[in-house]
Amino acid sequence: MAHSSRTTAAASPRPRGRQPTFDRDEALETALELFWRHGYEGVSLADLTSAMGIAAPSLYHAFGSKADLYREVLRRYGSSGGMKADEVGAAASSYDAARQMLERGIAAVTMPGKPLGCMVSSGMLMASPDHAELAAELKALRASLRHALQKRIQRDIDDGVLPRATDAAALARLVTAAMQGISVQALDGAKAAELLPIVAAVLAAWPGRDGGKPTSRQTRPASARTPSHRAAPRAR
Amino acid sequence: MAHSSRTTAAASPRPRGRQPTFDRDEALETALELFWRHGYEGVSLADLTSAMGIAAPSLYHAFGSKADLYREVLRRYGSSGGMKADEVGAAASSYDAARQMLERGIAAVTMPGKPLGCMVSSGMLMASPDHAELAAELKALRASLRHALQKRIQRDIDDGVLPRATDAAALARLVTAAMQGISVQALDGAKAAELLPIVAAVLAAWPGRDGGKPTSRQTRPASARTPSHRAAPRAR
DNA sequence: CCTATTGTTTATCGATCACTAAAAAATAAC
DNA sequence: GTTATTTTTTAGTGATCGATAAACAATAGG
Repeated sequence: MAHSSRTTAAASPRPRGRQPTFDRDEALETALELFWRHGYEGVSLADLTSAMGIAAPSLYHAFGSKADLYREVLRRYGSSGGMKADEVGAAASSYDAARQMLERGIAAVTMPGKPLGCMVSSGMLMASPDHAELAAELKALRASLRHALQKRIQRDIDDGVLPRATDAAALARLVTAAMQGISVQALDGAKAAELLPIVAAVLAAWPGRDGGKPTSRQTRPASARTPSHRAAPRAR
Repeated sequence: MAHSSRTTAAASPRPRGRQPTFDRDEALETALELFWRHGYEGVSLADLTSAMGIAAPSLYHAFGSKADLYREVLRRYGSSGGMKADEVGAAASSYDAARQMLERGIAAVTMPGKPLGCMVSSGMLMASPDHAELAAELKALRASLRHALQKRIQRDIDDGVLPRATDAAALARLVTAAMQGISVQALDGAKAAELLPIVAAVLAAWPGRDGGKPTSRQTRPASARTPSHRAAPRAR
């Protein structure tokens, strides 16, 4: 870690030496766009420096290494529309957490003008052993999101919102797997409107309506009661 | 295409020149293992030749190029447990096609002794522009599987097995997205038993029971009626 | 001014990338 | 044995990989 951190706010009095000629945030945004679109192994340092308009030593001085740059890009990407772990925990219900994760996820992986897919859901799934450490960090990121949802579900179970027999781990896997599949479909060109029915189908599997105790507090959109791919029931 | 093809069967009378010192099938199997585990960009030619125990010119003589080798590996991978497009079309029902795709898919992405995940579902999702052509071929492979399922669903709709209002495209997307998410989860270490509940949840979304006309011909396992993550209904 | 500090430019580094030309080795046909 | 054919071995190709040493430029503090 050789470069100085500028994380402290409150109007720095001005650095000592020469002024940087490039905007660090813009450079990060450029790196984000490249890594997002082509993956870690699909982007070379020459790609990065030429897109940023800087030379290699400047990049290394500012970011440390390609892997460190990717890590910083990942943190920046965290605030790109997708749901974060703490937001999952703060959701009004596990159902809402799942719905938001999927709906906001679809919006995030199909944003016009941005690369398709999700950096986390589809990032570094297969990689050279040389980058195993970075791949493990992404894997941990995916696991943390899944665990956050699982914990939120478990809380609903403990609170009696969901049936005691609910399998929190399985339910969390269902939702995160759906999100990951949605990312792949987006990468393959699916539009948001084509992906939304997936949300309805997944949410329709949510327990609590049949065997659960209370159901009053929950807010279920009509789309979850009657998934768009399913015909309206004639009788029940 | 400089190398001779040995595709014709029926006991070749013996080739003319020097005998190959390595088994072509074994070499392909080795390449499969490497590409499957690390992806196209994660495997170098040095990795391949050293694992195969041959020199680079032998590899190029036998397979043409790295990309061509990958293509041949992909064809070989096709018969690795996962469901193929023609099998989807030949299924007894679209429901069975979906169930088989997911169940056999889970088995395929969690095979002991084999690399985790699915080469097609999780392969080349992000890649360098240099490999865009190969990535497009994989994308087309994913699309063909999805279209095969969509066509099978549409046939059930036309035959009156599924309700007229069924959205075949959305339903096919649901299943293939689930499969792709399952592949990611497997790559992240999920066991088959942890993934099976996803199948039940997806199949539970299958139309035909409520609004569809006939339901007698369909075979629904108990797991689809009561997904394992959902509590058994007390009343209905 | 001088010194210290910071970021730049220039010119690489050795390693690895996918790939190949050329010669040698091994076999079959004759 | 000679020739033709095929595959191997040897020894590389130029390009690109991620990363850096060293010198230069630009700023602030004294």
